[in-house]
Amino acid sequence: MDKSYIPSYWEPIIRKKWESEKLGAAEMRQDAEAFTVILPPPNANGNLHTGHAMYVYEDIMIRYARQQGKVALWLPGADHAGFETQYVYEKHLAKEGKSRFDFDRETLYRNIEEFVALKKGAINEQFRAMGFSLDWAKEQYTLDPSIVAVVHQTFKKLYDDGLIYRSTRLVNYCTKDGTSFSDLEIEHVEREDKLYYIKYGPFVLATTRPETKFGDTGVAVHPNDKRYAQWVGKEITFEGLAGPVQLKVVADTAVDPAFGTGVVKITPAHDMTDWEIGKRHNLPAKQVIGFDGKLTKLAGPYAGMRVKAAREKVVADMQARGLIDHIDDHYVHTVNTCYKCGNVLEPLPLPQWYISVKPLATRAKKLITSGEVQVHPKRFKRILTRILDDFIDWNISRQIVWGIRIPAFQNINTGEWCVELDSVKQEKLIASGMWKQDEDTFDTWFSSGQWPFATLMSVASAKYEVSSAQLYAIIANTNEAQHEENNSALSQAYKFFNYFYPTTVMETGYDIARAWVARMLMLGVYVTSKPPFKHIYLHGMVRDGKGQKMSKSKGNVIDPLKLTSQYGTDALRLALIFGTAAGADVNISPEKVVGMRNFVNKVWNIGRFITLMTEPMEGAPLNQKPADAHTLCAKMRKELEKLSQTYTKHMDAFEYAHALNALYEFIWHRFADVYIEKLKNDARAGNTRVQQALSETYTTCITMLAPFAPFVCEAVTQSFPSRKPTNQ
RNA sequence: GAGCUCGUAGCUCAGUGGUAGAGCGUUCGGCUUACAUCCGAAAGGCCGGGGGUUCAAUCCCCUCCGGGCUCACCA
Repeated sequence: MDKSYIPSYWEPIIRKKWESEKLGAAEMRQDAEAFTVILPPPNANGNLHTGHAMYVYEDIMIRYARQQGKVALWLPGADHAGFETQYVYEKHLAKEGKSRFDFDRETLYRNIEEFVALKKGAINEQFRAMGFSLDWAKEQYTLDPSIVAVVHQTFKKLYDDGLIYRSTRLVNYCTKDGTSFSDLEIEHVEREDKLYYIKYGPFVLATTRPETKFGDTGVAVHPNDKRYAQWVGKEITFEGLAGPVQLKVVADTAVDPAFGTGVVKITPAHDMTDWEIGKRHNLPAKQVIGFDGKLTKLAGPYAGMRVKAAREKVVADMQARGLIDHIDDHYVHTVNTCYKCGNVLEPLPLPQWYISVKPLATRAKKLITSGEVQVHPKRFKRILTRILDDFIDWNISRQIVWGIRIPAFQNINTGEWCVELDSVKQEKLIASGMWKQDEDTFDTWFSSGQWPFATLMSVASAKYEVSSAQLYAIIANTNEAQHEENNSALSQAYKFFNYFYPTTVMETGYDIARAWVARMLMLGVYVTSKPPFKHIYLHGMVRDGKGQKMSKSKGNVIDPLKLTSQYGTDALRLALIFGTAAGADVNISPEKVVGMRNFVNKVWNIGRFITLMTEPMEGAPLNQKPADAHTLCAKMRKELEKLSQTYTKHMDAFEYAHALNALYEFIWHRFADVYIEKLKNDARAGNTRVQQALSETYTTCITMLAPFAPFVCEAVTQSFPSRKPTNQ
């Protein structure tokens, strides 16, 4: 045995061993309880970053469950990450001087598919390097046909239940990326703009967007505002930049009389509030900004200009005519921007598919409040219930090609919609020339929101060779009695599904509690009538050694693989857990990893001593009285027993940092520093009772440490042929 | 504007209603046949300010100051 633990030597050997013995493979066993964790699927096009390393929590859970004799399934997968990936691909296209408009839909899709295929799987290698004991044979991908089938079924079910509706309303649309977003994907950015006080017929009113005036169909004031009471209900007419303007004056409580002059121009087609006000007062919506970000024909002389240029021109022209009262140059407000490209999002009227979230959210919330789904750490319980309370209807349409196309068809003549999943019937619809499939794809979160049950349905249907759609039908209309006695492949698959579902723990970062966890709860309980998971464990964000967010521009990004190649995977794994509070952000610095590397080495060297102590030694040192040694051994065993209880208590309560802390303290500062030091001479001198006590204590420690630092524990085990493996 | 969260040793952070802890760093002494990626010892904190509850508060409550995060349709 080497004097120090050499990760670069051991890790490849151990990884190979785990792979050949299929460590992660989980098969249904009726005599054992299942412990299921679904890996949050990384972007198929992505690379491992330090955030992914936090999934080490899941590996710890899984390895611990495995030690307890449970059937521990950790199911890997990848997400096609619709918009994210198409965005990256378009940037790649731009480098070649091309754009998405150079291709038809099918070609573009195929190209992106190939683009992703090049990278897909890279991250799996990196997960393996982290020692993650996933069940690789069961890996799923959001675009696998069996998953797509499930996603389609859910859309249909929602549609049939009246929970999907199509509605034209203002969506936040990125004219650069050419798609709308859900409310959760919007980035609110505070910035300073100009607030223009413009003369508008008899009024002066404040606006940040004079260029939208061509879409104005009304003017609003507060109902109690005496200054303008005489105007309410009347029509005003005046000469505008693009011809005569006729506007209705309405009274609406949405107007803040204290803001500006207390008068607001109403542009229903380009402002969320105005859209609502317009609906209340029957004001028509006139779209003056197109989906290309340019003004439409309705803008008269300004048609074809981009928003920003149009604004400048309009202001200049108004100034020339004396229509600008004054300008506030330092008006601070928030604008909605595209979270990806930073472009200001344009509220535009567009028909989209929406999910009526309320009934789903209400059910999901009950899971949390009733405690049927446990949230760790506790403070996230309130956060999740609030999230579910505040959910608004979810726009699931995206105007991109990279994703699951929405299986909805529209009659060209009547405008009527239908949802059809059967491919033969779909073809018939198309062939009739009367129906056209919606061009849009689903929001990525619509598919990943179904991940826990979709993956397990897919795995079960593949294993028993039934269609996932068939299995879906049974699960979605649960009728357990009917399938219990039956031995058909379908009911086998159904049993398999129910063995692993509901999954045990959903472990992920708190940053996606809203976008992902809440939606999984909603869709999971809606489809399966069961919660998708029994526990939610949310971990914090990984930051650099000073607590700063890692970013390329700051140059403080820490590549986890660099750390592992330098200090060993175990060291990184431990560094992510050690001395952290559950759910709190973790600062990772090379210094911390070094400290853990040293601990790993200590563990190795204790092992070395345990092997060497039985070898005869020349000039054996004096030993103490056997009785004293045995008293010490008894004391050590007692302490170990106490540690074992503490450890178990913490592990079962998801308090991994506490469990590790107790282990660290005992292994290093009690076992090594006190007991081995005091007993080493006796062991060396051949006291077999002492040797046995030390050896047993060590084995127990290694077993407890194995979920956290599996590599060194395995290495040490292999270097002791007599000791039982610890990673089963 | 609202919510959440943090403020503890030089740095990064754990922690508990009852005399303060870890890792790294620092100082001193040790190349002791498991380990110098080590061992032994030490220095270093009115646990952000103020008030309250309590026999007792770093921990509970209020308030202020200072960070961070998230949410929010004020034109």
